[in-house]
Amino acid sequence: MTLRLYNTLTRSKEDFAPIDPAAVRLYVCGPTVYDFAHIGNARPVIVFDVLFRLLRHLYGPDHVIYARNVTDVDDKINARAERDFPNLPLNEAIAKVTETTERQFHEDVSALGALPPTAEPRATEHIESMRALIERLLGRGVAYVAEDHVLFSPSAMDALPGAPRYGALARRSLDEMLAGARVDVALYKRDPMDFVLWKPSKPKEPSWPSPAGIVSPGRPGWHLECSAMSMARLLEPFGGGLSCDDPTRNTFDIHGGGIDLVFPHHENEIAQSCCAFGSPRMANVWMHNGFLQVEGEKMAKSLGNFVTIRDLIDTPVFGGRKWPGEVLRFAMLRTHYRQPIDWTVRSLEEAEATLDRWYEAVGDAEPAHDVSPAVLDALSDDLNTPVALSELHRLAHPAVAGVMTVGSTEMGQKPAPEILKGSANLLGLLTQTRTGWNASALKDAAIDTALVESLIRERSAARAAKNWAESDRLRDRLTGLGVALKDNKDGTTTWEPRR
RNA sequence: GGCCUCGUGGCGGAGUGGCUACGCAGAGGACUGCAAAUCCUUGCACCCCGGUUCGAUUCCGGGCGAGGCCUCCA
Repeated sequence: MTLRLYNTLTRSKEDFAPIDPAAVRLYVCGPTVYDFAHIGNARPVIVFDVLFRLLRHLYGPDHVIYARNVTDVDDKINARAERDFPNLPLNEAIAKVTETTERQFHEDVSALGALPPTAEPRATEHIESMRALIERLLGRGVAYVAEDHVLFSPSAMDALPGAPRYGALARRSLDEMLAGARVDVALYKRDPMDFVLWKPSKPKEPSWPSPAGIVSPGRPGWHLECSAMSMARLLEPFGGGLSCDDPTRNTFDIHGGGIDLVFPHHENEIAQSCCAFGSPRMANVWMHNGFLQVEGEKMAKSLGNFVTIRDLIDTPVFGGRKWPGEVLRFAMLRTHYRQPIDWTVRSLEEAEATLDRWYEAVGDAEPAHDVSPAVLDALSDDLNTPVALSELHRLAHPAVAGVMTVGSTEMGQKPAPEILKGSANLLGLLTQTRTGWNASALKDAAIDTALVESLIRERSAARAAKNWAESDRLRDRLTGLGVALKDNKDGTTTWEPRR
């Protein structure tokens, strides 16, 4: 079975062939840690977590390297630190902001069921690499120093033999970009399209020794951080990097992020990395997730529909209630990752109802190692999660609940609940037991178990006496407590929290 | 203004040059003291106009509509 992925570079689905199947390398742009992550930020986290899980399944869990950076050097962080901690020295205030926000981010994405990446480089840990990259770019004549800034020159890049054309990813020419430019151009730029690799810091701001040619200390530009961190984590450990002249060692497999990052961020990453290494490609495959809207509108603080992951999980602000992280993940995967998604209460309700049914079907089964071939096929077709979910629906159906054949006959037969669970696990779903899933609903609803069970006993007695009025009254009372009853065929009554 | 995506049944959402997506909701039935849950059955679609084709929702062109980027926003 071949994995096919849509490559933004070629605007088409391609067969994926890793550079080294024993070390498949994936880089995804992570958060800038200055505030709670919003639900739009959760989309790439979940989408590329599914890709990570799929790659681990296909190539082996020890053969996939997934780096997701933490941007902890950024003007927005500085502004936040000054605002929130005006009485602290700026460096301490910044540390507070970045450490707190990073911890919150990890809590949030963990609640979404995302596996930890194999590497989470912080920008502050890789300043040396950034400075080294800048000096290489200066040496190649594609960057220049102006008023204590270092700027990258796309037009110089286009004159550099072997480098890709600037704009190839975004499919835009320099002329088109100039025609569309609406920004004021800083005076120190030679050309409007030039972008910052390094800039001077004001006295109290975080700063590091600048590249050769600049006396005052400074800090890196955002685009450069990703080039440096991908180099440090995905190239250097595998024989690539600045000391390596072999362009083929300076390409990794997959680079992901939100579609809004295509230009300028990813275009600039490519420019920096390819010019520094003399390689034709920074990454072989570029993957971009689509945008998210909330109830049909663009999410914006000004529209009052800005919703963070933390809001959804911990406070009753969206639809008037809290939502389990797994419901958020399910709702996210109902739409193909490249399509725009509309984030609605109704979608979350449907996701939760489906999970209820599926947990009912899997019970407390252990996941099988084998997964449904149809699920694997769907995911292997450019992460077609909607089709994978439809196959999970089929597996959850009682008609297939007995035993089923997995793939070829030699793989044998497995109980469907185990296959359902194992297959759903590939999407990061059904990762708890039914007991655990129901317990979380119980906790949210604060149900008094002892009271519920005593009421059920009373009702059973009333039913035995054919006192239907009393029986129905008790059922209504239990419903009011958030309990759903089931009168089973064998005469017993069981209950579950009513979500 | 430039560049780029997208437009499927009541809703969500895949996919395809001719053949059932799937889920939710709706309708009918089974089960039930009545329900709930569950199961069975079932109606409903491919923005508009041209073109290519034996045949287009699927390909091409135009129109209309929605969204994204061009502002270190996933």
